[in-house]
Amino acid sequence: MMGITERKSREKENRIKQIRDSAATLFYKKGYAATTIGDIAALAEISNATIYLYFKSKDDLYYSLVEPSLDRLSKRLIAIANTKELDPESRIRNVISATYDFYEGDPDAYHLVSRYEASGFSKVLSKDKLHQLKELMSSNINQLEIVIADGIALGRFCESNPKLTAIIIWNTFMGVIQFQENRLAEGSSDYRRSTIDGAVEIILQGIRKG
Amino acid sequence: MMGITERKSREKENRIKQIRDSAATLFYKKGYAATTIGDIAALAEISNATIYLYFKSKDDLYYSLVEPSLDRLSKRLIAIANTKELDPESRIRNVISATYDFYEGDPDAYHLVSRYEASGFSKVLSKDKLHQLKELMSSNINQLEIVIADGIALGRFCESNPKLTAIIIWNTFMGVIQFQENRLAEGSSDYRRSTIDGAVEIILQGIRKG
Amino acid sequence: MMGITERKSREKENRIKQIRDSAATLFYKKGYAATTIGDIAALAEISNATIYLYFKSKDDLYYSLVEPSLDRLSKRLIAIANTKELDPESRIRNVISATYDFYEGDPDAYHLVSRYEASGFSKVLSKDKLHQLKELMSSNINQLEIVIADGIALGRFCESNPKLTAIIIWNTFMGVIQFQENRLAEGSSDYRRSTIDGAVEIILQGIRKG
Amino acid sequence: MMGITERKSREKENRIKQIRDSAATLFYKKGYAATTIGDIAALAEISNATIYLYFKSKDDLYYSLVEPSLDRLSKRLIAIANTKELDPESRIRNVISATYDFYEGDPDAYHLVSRYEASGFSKVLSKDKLHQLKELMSSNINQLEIVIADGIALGRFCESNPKLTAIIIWNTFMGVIQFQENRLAEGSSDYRRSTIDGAVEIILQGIRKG
DNA sequence: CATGAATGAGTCTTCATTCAT
DNA sequence: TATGAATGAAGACTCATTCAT
Repeated sequence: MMGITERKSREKENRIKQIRDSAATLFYKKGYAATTIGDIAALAEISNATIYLYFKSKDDLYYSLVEPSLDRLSKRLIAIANTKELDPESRIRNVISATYDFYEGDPDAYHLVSRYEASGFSKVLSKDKLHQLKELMSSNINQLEIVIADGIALGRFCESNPKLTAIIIWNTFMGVIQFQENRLAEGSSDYRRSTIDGAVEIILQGIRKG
Repeated sequence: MMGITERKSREKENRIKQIRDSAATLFYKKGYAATTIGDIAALAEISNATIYLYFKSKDDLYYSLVEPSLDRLSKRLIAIANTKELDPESRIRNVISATYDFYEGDPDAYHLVSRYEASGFSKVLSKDKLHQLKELMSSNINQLEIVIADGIALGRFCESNPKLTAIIIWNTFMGVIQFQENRLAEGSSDYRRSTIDGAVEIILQGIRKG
Repeated sequence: MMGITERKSREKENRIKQIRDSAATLFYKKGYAATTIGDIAALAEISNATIYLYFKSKDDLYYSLVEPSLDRLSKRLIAIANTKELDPESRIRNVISATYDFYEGDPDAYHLVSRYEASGFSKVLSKDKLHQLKELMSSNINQLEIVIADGIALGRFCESNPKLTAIIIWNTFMGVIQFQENRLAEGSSDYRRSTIDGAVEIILQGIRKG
Repeated sequence: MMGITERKSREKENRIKQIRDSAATLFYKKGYAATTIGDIAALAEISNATIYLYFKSKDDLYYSLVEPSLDRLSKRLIAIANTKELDPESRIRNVISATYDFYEGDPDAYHLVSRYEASGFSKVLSKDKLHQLKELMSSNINQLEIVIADGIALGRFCESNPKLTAIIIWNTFMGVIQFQENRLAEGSSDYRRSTIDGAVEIILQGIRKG
């Protein structure tokens, strides 16, 4: 009895996922403006109109992709930052690991997120949505900052501006991914994980006390 | 007497500069696809058609902005990297200084350049132009790499992958700028230069030997 | 029940026909370059964009008009030319009759076809399409040539270059139509068919043996 | 003293001729709509604006080409038609010869003229100019008609509609030129003159009495 | 629920024409 | 006289979005 409603519901979920996956792939590959609703519909193997059954607009679809991805990552990082029982260096490595896992598990989502600030779509989203995204985005860096501040308080890291160090680490991560992806695309082996790890060690070395 | 030709020529230069400035501003603020020729013309206070007097296409205009800026920066960095008589740390600081000067002197150009890898405009430029841009872009990181390798060879820096360190520094620069610009936009004081310097010191600390 | 799909299909066919008819009329009246997509859309009472639902480009629309018309006429003429059991004079008259019927049944298509060589649209169509059209076009004259050659072989027509005679007949046809249409437009009676017939008789007289 | 004015005047004439020649070439090769003022200016090696010193508009330039060419040909044909002392067949051959000479001497002018009716530029010229052109155009056929009527009156040609016969001859001429030009363009030898002559003979044979 | 079809509002680009020099 | 520069108006084509079925 309930089965039909259930199945319908499941199918609906699938349909939505299908759209989002296609959209994420394309937004990442071609950018917001260069991706058309038609492209997304084609990739999802549905009609243009169907997208509008589930999303109010192209805008809305975009936001619906970035927001939960960013949210998911944020929650993970918050959890890690709060494992106060671990030593700060390990927690930093864990933050990086989690971010890398997030990236590996859903590269499109990662790119959407990582790129968000860089893309000029502040013109494209409503003030509200934009603000919300900025909050989430900065939360990630904040978690790093918390761990570093802890490290300084514990005397493990040199005195320094923890926010600055957080920014350095965060941007290094994004930069390395970008760079190594480029090389990967040009046929090189996959050094993404190992380079990330190396970079973190250099920075830890730079802030470690003694 | 010769004045007329001269003035004409100067006016033409001005007109071109006017267009390029408007274009740079808008491409930076809204991205390539979201910027229309009409927007640019309006900002430059000329007609759409006039743009086509000086640039073959929107594409061409875009490229004409990115390429020489990047070229200029590249040349500066190459010069700095080759002042072998200076100690490596100073040379790294000089590279950063030069990049910062470039940024400060022409923020639009900088953003166009810095964003190049992040933007999806591999779909937008011809293979040729794209390749050329990639070359120039990677040259900048290469200069840093050279200095770092020198430092390692001289025993000043720890053994490490110089390319990796270069990437870290480069991305840190871009990240810090981005971050501090956001804060600036939200009303904070201007900590751009000082944060950059702080970040460089952390990294130098991280790679310095002994 | 099945009716819906059927009706939809019919409506779609109609829409396409609507567009083609409007296009044919305008291309004939004003020529390719002077006819705008907007003109066609207006005449068909649809939006510009709708045309692009059914045709890839203005080019494509033009070609889609000329090609099948020419093809249709070609096939008819080939059939007539091959009724070897008929005497050559009758076959020539039949070719002319068929061409006239074609003209009468779809004057726009005829004009598109007849004008093809004269119009400068070799600059407008792709090499491929242009070649195909030239083939079809020359096929028509070839059919006449075949019949004339038969007539010469059978001793009914004077020795002469059959291709030349074919050209004479073909161009006479087109010229007479053009001329009589002009007069018609100026209010004269309709002498198209009768003049055509008269002209053919003169030419037959000119090539007939004995 | 007068020399300067004279030279100026001569230069002006040259300039105008230069423009007209370029225009004629291009209008013929690419058609009215597809030929731009810029094309013409480039070929004439002057600036766009200069054209407007001598011609009110593109339209005007076009007309200024067609009209005098057609006029020139008309006058010649009128003269020939009135050499009543010659026998009709010779006069017909002379008309054809004169038309061929005209064609050979200035192919661009010929094409402009021959194509006039076929081109869709009734939409492009003013009623007045259009009417004038039509008059001139039909005058040419009228001259042929006069000769043919003379031939019939003299008992040399069969009873028939002289206008019809004139049309046949006229269109045959244009058709043969077109056809042989196509072949020429494809690398064949030049059979233009000989084919014309052959065609005329066939037609004369068709209308000759006895 | 799903979609084929339609379109209004743009986008880039071209061109005939004008005008200050 | 000649022209370099500028532009309004238009043209082909695209796309997010709606709606009847």
